[in-house]
Order: sequence, then structure tokens, then C-alpha cells
Amino acid sequence: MGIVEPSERKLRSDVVRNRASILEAAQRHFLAHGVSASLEAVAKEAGVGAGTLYRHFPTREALLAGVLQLHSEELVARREQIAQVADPDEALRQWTRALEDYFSAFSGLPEPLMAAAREHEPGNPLTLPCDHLIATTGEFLEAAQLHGHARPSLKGYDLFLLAGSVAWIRGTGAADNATLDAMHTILETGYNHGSKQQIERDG
Amino acid sequence: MGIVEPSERKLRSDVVRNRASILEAAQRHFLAHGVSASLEAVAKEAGVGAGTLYRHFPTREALLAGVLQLHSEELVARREQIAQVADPDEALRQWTRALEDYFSAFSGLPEPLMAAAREHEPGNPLTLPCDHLIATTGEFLEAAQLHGHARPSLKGYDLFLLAGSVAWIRGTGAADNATLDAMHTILETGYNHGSKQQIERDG
DNA sequence: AGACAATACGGAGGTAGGCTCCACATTGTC
DNA sequence: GACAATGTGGAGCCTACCTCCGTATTGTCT
Repeated sequence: MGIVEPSERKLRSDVVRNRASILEAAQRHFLAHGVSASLEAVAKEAGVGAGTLYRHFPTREALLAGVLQLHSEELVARREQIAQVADPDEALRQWTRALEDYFSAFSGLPEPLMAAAREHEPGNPLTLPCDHLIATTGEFLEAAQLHGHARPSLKGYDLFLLAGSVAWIRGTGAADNATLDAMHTILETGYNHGSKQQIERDG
Repeated sequence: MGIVEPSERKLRSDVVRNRASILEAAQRHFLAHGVSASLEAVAKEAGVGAGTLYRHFPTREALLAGVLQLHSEELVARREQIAQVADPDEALRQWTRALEDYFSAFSGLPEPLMAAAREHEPGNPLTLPCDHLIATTGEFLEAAQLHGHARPSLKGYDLFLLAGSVAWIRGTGAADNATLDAMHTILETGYNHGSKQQIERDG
């Protein structure tokens, strides 16, 4: 139906070179200064002008999405691996931890991610990956609800947000490892309770 | 030992007038645009120059602390009221909700608050109120640990951060009421579990 | 190889907000 | 009423975001 035109013209070499250079520099700056890093500094470090950066990535979110592409692929790999786990409760636990790690890649990352999950406009380049993550969370959750101990009333979105909020706390630097452990324990106890009693009754 | 000089000179009338005007305008702008509201806009609305604003409140945190003063007093009143509740679990629940509401006064408020709780430098004017809130949380928590069902391993700081992270989610607008309810349920289940079993065993 | 058209580049420049500084105005006191 | 202390305002500098367009680079076609 639609006219398909896969690379009607060959990509110019400077385009791919600059794009890679920008992504590299952005990754470094986001790591060092969080998602609010100066885009002008990124452009300078990438050796391109501001205009070039904004042509490749019109918004900060677009640049973030580009940098996160690599991380997303890692997360997909981890998903496959976790899907092999027999115990659905343990799988859900591992997935929520993986999600939290993904959110914690850069300080301040949860903010644009949660915003993208909220506003379902197709304009935001982060919306697509977010929806994918929410769906995957829902799959692990449903398995744990059917054959494990996960609270039945929950939705994948709930756990998605919860992972985001813990990642946010991590990003602020306000929580040391002991506090983080406490939060994980509370959360995992909380979302597994409710169905546990039923199972114990049925068993 | 120290030289005490309580109001060596009478406060100038323009000082108190401007201070009040600034706080009023800031309250409005923080409400409307979150804690990142433009301080120049605040100054303009207060009818003062930028210099005056910055002399009264050298940093955004100082201005925030000023605006939060009123809220803090409300929270103290609520604390007194909650302290009357007989059931320590219920008291802890109410206090964490009150804390969360306090954090949710302005969009983006949890960020500077958590930062102030982390860095224990006396320079930050938000550190003092934060420490107070953490201490109060610890008191309610200890009561619930001794005579209720609260998990023994927890610290007041853990629940403080948890309340902050839920408030942060609220501020993003990513969570509707159903999701917020789910998060509260998970959290309250989670921080009450662990001791519950001991009590049931003892009972 | 050379020329041409399409495409991309870069940085100047406009906008906005944070924060400082100091000539001037206001205020309390004597 | 005069004087010293104190406060005021906004001009001005800085940093960052983002756009625009004259110029440079690249791929293609002959």
C-alpha cells in the first residue's frame, strides 16, 4: 500500500560519522552529568556544530532515545534470559531489577521516561521503548499472578512506575545500599502479598 | 558566651513588606509551574527587582524553605493529631501519607528535599526541616515496631525516602488514582510484613 | 575526471533565565 | 530635620537552548 523506499539514496558518509560521534559524546556526558547535560557541550565534544546535533536529534528526548538504543538491546537480551527462569515469582523479581537498572543508566533518566509513558503522543521518541517495557513487565507479572504469588490486582504499569521511582531515588544519591535493600524488600514483599494467602490456603 | 543581639535595630518596613510579597508570589508560581518556576517571574510578580529577591533568598532552596515554612507548620499540627491515634500501625500509615502530601505540595519538590536529606551540609536551608521530618518518621516507626506490625529492620530514613519517591511519581503525573492506590497498598503491606509473622506466632 | 544537484554542516545570533553589582532611594534614629 | 545605615532595582554578564542560512561536502551521472 505505502510506497516503500529503503534508502533511496546512499547515506552520506559524514552523516553516519557525525551521528556516531554525537551518540558517543552524549553517552559520556549523560553518564557524567545526568540527562540534563549541556547539549552544546555534547556537540563541542563530538566535534560538530549545534545545528548538526539538532538536525540529527531534534530534541533531548530523541538524543536520549538514540543513546538508550544500545541499553535497550541489552535489556532485551536479559529478558530472554530471565524468561528461562522456572519460578515465575523469581522471574518477575529479576525483571523488575533489570528494569530498575535500565532506568538507572543516567541520573535523572526516570523523569523523561515516566513522562513518555504518561503522554501517549507519538511525537515522543521515548514512548515506543516505554510501551514495550510496560508490556514486557505485564507479561512477567501475569505469569506470576497465574502460577506464583503476585498480587492479582496489579497491572504491569504499576510495577513499571515503581521501578522508575526506585531508580529515581538511586539517581538522587540519597539512598545507600542498605536503604536500597530495604526498599527492594518492602516492594517485593508488598507486590507478592495478597495472593500468597490464597495459595497457602489452596495448597 | 556568644553575643546575643535580638533585633539590634528595628526591621525596616520595606523589608518585611517585600519579603511577604516575594513569598506570596513564589507560592503561586511554585504551585503553577513547580519548583523550577522562573525566579525572575516571581520577582516581577512580587513587584521587586531581581536583586531584592536574591538578597532575601540567596538560592532557590532558601526561597523554597521560606515558602515551605507555612506547610511545615501544618504538618506539625497534623503530627500532634496523629500522635493521638491509639493503633501505632495506623498512626504510622497516616504519618507517611501526611509526609507524602507534604512532598507533593509542588511538582518537583521531592528532588531538592531528597538532595537536602543526602548532603548533610548546613549550607542548605532545607536540611533542617528534612532532618526534623526524618526524626519524626523514626518516632512513629519505632512505636509501630515495638507495639505494632512494622518490619523491625527499617529506619525512619527508609520510609522518608519511600514517601519521597511516591510523591515524585505523583508529581510526574504518570500515576492515576488507581495506580497510586496500588503503590500505597504494596508499600504498606511491605513495610508491615516481616514482623507480622512474629506477632502471629507470639499471639 | 568533471560538473551538478542534493544534502549536510557550523556557528552566528536571538531568546530566556540565573545571578551580581553598585549608584541611588528609603528608612529609622538622634 | 539631618545623617548613617540599610535596602532597592535593573542593567549587565553568563550559560544554555534552539534556529536559520550561507557555505562546504558528498554522491551521482555523463
